[in-house]
Order: sequence, then structure tokens, then C-alpha cells
Amino acid sequence: MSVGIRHDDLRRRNRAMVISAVRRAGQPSRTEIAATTGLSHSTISAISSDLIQEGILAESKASETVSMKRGRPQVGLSLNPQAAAVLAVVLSLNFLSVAVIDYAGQVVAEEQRRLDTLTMSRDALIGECVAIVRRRLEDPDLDVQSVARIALAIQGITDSHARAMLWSPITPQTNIAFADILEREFGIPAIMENDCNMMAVALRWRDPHRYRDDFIAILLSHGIGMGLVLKGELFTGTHSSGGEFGHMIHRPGGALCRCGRRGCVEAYAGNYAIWRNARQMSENAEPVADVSDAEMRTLAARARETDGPEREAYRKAGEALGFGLGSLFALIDPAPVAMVGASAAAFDLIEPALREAIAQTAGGQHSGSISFDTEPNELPLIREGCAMRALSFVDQEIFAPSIQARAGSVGKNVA
Amino acid sequence: MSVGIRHDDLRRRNRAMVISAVRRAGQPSRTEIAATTGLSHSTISAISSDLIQEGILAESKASETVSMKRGRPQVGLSLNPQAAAVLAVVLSLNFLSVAVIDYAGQVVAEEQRRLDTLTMSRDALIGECVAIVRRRLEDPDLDVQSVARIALAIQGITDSHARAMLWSPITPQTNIAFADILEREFGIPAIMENDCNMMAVALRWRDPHRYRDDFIAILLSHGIGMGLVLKGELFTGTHSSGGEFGHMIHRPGGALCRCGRRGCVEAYAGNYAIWRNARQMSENAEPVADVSDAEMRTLAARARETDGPEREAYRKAGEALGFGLGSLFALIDPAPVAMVGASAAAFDLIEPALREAIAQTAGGQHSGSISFDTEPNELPLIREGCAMRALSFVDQEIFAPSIQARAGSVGKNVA
DNA sequence: TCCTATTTTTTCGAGCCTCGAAAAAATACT
DNA sequence: AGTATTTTTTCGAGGCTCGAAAAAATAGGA
Repeated sequence: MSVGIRHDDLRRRNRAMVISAVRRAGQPSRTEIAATTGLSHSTISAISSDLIQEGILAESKASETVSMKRGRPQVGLSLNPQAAAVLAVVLSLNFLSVAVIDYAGQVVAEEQRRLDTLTMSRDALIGECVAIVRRRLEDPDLDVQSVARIALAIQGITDSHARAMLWSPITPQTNIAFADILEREFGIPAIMENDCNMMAVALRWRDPHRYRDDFIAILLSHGIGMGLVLKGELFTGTHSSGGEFGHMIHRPGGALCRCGRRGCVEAYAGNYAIWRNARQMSENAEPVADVSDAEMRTLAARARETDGPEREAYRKAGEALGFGLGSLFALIDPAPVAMVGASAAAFDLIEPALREAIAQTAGGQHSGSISFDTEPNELPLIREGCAMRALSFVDQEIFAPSIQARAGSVGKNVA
Repeated sequence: MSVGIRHDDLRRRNRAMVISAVRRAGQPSRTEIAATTGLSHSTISAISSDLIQEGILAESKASETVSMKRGRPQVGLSLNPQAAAVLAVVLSLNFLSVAVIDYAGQVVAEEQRRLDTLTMSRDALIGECVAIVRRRLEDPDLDVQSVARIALAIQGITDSHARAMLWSPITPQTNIAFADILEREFGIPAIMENDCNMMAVALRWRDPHRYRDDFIAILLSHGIGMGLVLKGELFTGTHSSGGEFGHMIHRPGGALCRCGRRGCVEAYAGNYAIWRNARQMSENAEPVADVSDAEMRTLAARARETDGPEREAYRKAGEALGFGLGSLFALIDPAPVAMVGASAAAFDLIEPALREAIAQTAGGQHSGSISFDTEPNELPLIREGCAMRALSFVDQEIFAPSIQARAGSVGKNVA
């Protein structure tokens, strides 16, 4: 079960702590690190001196901000961009993108590609992913030695070990062990992550003030996804990648959902559901495979114009999301929410009914104080989350390795 | 934020680890502890020698089990019952109980008392609690010096710091800071816990095999409560004591709930709801204050006898619980469930509809494999949970104190 | 009964790690 | 140029865990 702390672990953990303090703060001085970690100046001095010698950190003179103070000026520590690199691969509907990110978190190269994911064969899909990664790795500008990790995000359900996609709405294929495939192909540790979880990770890095310990990222897209952070940690359910907010039951026996069941939140709030309601089709009508963003924008525009079926469709979406959030809040208490994805641009149409619904639930007691952010563009968020997740792995598993891990088994993912 | 590991913490943590290994295993030998903690024999030897000298642990010769082995026989280590004592106070509807528990977890004294909690004044309620604790502390058989912690459990909502009851169905009073009151009165650190959470804690100790890392304890009583353990830790929401499963929305705008809202799970599955449906009253009828266990037994008996409104009432309860669990499972993935409380004795009437409902949800995909345990008697569970929680505090905060804590502020609760 | 094999527990020195205090370094102010 | 101030490094002390070896305690066999 719980394991004691060995003496070697001590240095390891404190190294990891220093690295993560630098990653969070950007250019902290040794004194600042000592303050945030609670360790003594001597310890920080020793550890950072090691890390600099190993090329993981670098001193960056220009602290510039407070150089008006008396005394010896602080020396900023920063991540050495060349210490390592990671690849962030995002596979979404009809779209594949890869980015090379340096150790400091800057994108140094990227490539994007349109594919027809819904009709591609299994081998073609895998082949495209492998090929795009290979092209980046073969880039002569890139020091391949330094690529330490590949993180791949996909919409859908992943297994609990972050190895495989189990099911995804973007392809009829199931059970593709992308992480294992890439790892075997390139000999670089890889992980497979759920896109909404990566959105949540990214939000935490982007705005740690607002998205600190507990918050919710909801993807409003063809389907409804969620990334949930509780107590500062990504919550991924106990078996799968969890957090299937879109498939909480809104109305038992209600509208037909893409998953084949009835009454899920998604069956009212997913793009296909809004589209179906806007056209006044039956709730039992088979969900369509895809609705273009342009078409959704047209629906939203018409909903804003006249009080017709389009507006009612958005109202129903808001109601479903509101009751779903209300039930969620009953379990975890209210937390900040980020609405991400194309339909977040129509949040003005969704919000009134959402707030009205949430106010009728136990979790929504203080529904006025619950705040919603919107971010229509999910792709950069997902990529950013992938990158940070991969970099965290490098921070902890490679640059602050335990004794056993130093022997080095590829593919242990604990990040 | 995250704090580095100071050198002093090392011993502290490993001490705590040894104590907790002994509490879990009962009578482990030093060798067994070394194996489970991963620490070296020398370290375990040093730490346990300290703990024995301090009177926290004791050697208990009779290992008896494997004395047929060659070699030096193992010496079992056990908790010294006299090392400390804790008080577990359980306040429930019309009932107040207190138990004194020794450090090894055995009940050494107890007292129970009937009160009319629904009509008592605030002062009377507080007075009774203080008085019953005082009587136990004044027991001449008890070494008062050794009482290290009081844990008080109550049905209802507690604040996130485990200090106060915010709201409870057993009394019209609100916002009673029981923990602070007892702490001030007796100078002993106290905590205030939610009853369902304590049930979950107790289940984990009772059957660690079944209730390990993720499981759900549901209290089927006048209201519906839940204790949720995720990743081996009690999940208590972000603000309040969380986990208001009973107030997830089952049917938007549906039956009137005791909380004043509509369509909560409890409004279909709480005793008052079953009673209301069994009498074929309107779903809008005001919930009654209390239904006796005897009356519920009569309802259940009649439901088993004939297919009338009683059976239908239990069916509706099962349906509500099933859809609620389904939504919960969509978020956290399926986990073992324990049904606790008087109505768990009628689980045979609830289960069919529950399973049917859960099978219609995303979380219930493998609904056949979800297993339910029943435990009609919640009181012993709650008390046991209180005791273990208080003892864990003693283990960690008193017998493995950090340097700062050794200066000793009363009332920091981290257990 | 005594000796040997076996297993558990303790002892002891080595090696790290963190800490506090003091020294050194680097700047602003006068 | 000297002083005050702040940051960073240095250095010895004290603790902790570890591995190896010794000590302790038993069962089995001659």
C-alpha cells in the first residue's frame, strides 16, 4: 500500500519541487524558490547548482523588474529550452496536428493535416499518426535525442493507464493502443489522453488564479465532454478516462443520444441535438454524424434574431446543461466552469436557461455566484494541455528520477 | 503551494507509516512492516524501538500462527491500548450516543440516550451533547489525560473544515459549531463529521478487500445520504461536506423534496417519499417529518405480499436510485456500493428497478457486475468510522508530530 | 544433549541530505 | 570610497536511512 520515504527519495522529491517551482513561476530567484518550497536557502542553492550543471536549468540575468532594490540583485532561474523536447499530437474530427515543444514550453515546430477520420481504415488512421510524428522527428533542425515524450490527445474514451483509445466519436475504429504503437515505433515514451482532460490541464496553467484546485472544463461540441479538476488533481474516474458528464441522465427515457441510450445531457446539448431540435425533428430521430461549425453559426444567428425553434433548441440545451451541472454540483459543490468549443460562442443563447435550471437544483443554491468563462477555440487548449502533461513527466520522471527508475523502463507513466 | 520535504519530516512520515501499518495489520512483525513499507529492517527496528519506549506500541509475543517455522520467531507488534483514548459521539434523529474507544480501537465504555431532537432548543441540544461527553470524561475508570480526540458525527451538512454542523434534518437549528464548542469546553481537539462519510470510513476498515480505493456508501433512511471514497480518500466536495447524492436531480420539475426543490433522488427514494407514494398521495404533498422504522417495515411487508401501490413506491425508489447511480457512475465509473440503513432491509424490493434503471445509463454498461451490499444497522458503522477517524488523527498528529506541531496548536484538523 | 541451519532482529559505520550560521558576493545609497 | 542591504554560497553539525554483519532465538537432526 502506502510506501515509506526512502532516503534517496528525499533529494528526488526536492529536485522535482524545485523544477516545478521554476516551471510555475517562470524566472524565480533562489530566494523565491526557498520561500515557496519551504526549504532552506542552502538546500535550494545546492539543488539548483546541480540542475544548472546538468543543463536542466539556466541562470537568466535580467530579472529587470526589481533591480531598483538595494543589495545583491536576484538571479532568475529558468528552464533551459534545450534540455528536452516533447511532442503533442492532437487527433480530432477530420484533423490531425502535431507540435514540437521545447523544455521551456515554447512551440518550435508544428504541422497540421486534414483527414477524413470518419471513413478511414484502422491502418490508415494509425499510419497517418505515425507518419506525421516521423516527419517531425526527421526534421533536421530538431535534436531527436532530446525528444523525451509524446502525448496524444483524442476525443473519446481512453483506458485508465493512458495507453489506448477505447472509443471515439471521430472514428468507427475502437481499441487502438496509440501510446503503445508510438512507443514501439519511435522508442519514446508516449501517453494517450482524453482531450477534455487536456483542456483542463491547460486552463490550470493558463490561469492558475481562476482555475486552481477545483474547476470544470466543458467541451460544447458535437458531443459534450468534460475535464474535471478536484483538489488540484485531474479527476479521471476509477476505470476509464471518466468524467462522462455528457452522459449523465437528464431525462430518464428521454431524447435519443448518440451513445444509443436515452435522456443523456448530450442528447439535448450536443450540436446534433441542438440541430435536431432546431429543425423540430423528433427526439427519437437518429443523431446525424456531423454538423458543420458554419451551420451551427447559422442556427445561432437565427436564434438571436427570432424567437423560433432555434432559440428553443438552445434553451433546451441550456436546461440540460444546467440540470447536469446542478447534479454535478450536488456531488462536488460549485466550482468555476469553462465552456470550451465552437458552441461556447453561442453561450449567450444557452446561459439564461442554464442558470434557471441550475437555480432549481441543490448544487445551485448560490447560482448567481457561479461564473462561466467561454473559450471557443479548443484546439490550442488541448495541445497546450498535452504539452504541459508531457513536460511534467519529463520534470518528474527524467530529471528527478528515483533510483529504480534510473535503470529506466520505457513506458511507465505516472505523470 | 506544494511544500518541499524537510529533513525532519522524513522521520515523522516514516513513524506515521509504521503506526498505520500496525493499525492495519493488527500484529505485524518488524519484518512484515519492512516489507509493506519498503523501508529497511534497520529503520523499522529503530522506529519501532522508539515507539515501544514511548508506550505507543507494545510487543505481543503470541504470534502463534506460524510458530512452526524454523528460525527466530517473529515478534508481533501491536498498538498499546493505553496509549490514548478517543470519544466517538453520534447524534442522530432522537438519539445521542457516545463511546470511549482505546488506542487499539476497542470500545471501553458507552452511553446512549433518547432525545427529542426535532423540537429541542439550540441550547438544550448543545447542552445534552456537552453533558454526555462530560459524564464519560468524569468516569473514574477513565484516565482523562489520555483522551486525545473527540469525533462527532451528525446527519446533515457540515462545513469543509469539520468544525460545524451547517444544516441537519434532525433539528431545525442551523450553524452549530459543535467541534469548537466541545473543544472549548473540554480542551480536547474535536471534529465534526458527516454521518455518511463516517460510514464509508468504517466500511474501509471493516472490509478493506471489498472497500479499497473506490466505493460508495449510501444511507437509505428518511433522507438519502452518501459517503464516497475515491482513490482511497474520502471525497468531501470542495466546500461543504459534499456528496449530496440524494439531491441530484432525477426528474426536472418532479416530486417535491424535503429540501424544497423538485425532482431530487430523495424525493423518490427517501422514506417519506416511499411512504407518500405508497399512500398514493400527490408528489406535491409536503414531506412528513418522520416515518417510523416499524411503519416502513409494514410497508415493505405489504409490498412483498401484493402488487399494490406499496410495491410501486419501492419500484420508483429503485428507479430514482438507479438513474442517480447511473449518472454518478458516468462521472466516476462503477464502484462497489454499500446500502446502509433501515431501508436497506427492503433492498430486495428496490433492487430490480434499480438494476433496470442503471442498465439504461452510460455508467451502467456492465450493470450486472455492479455489486451491492446491505447493512441495515447504520449506527455501529457511524460510530466505528468516528473512532477510526479520531484514532488516525492521534496516530498522525500526536504520535508522529511535525516540529511545528510539537509546539502544539489545539484544533488543527488534518486527519 | 549439542550442533547446525534458518529466520528475525539489532548493531554499527558509511553515505546523504538538510539546516543554521557565517562568509562571500553584488548592488544602491551617501 | 565606504556603508548598508540583500542574495547566494560555503561549511560544519546533526539526523536519517541503508547495507552488511553480528546477535538472538528457534527447529531439526545426530
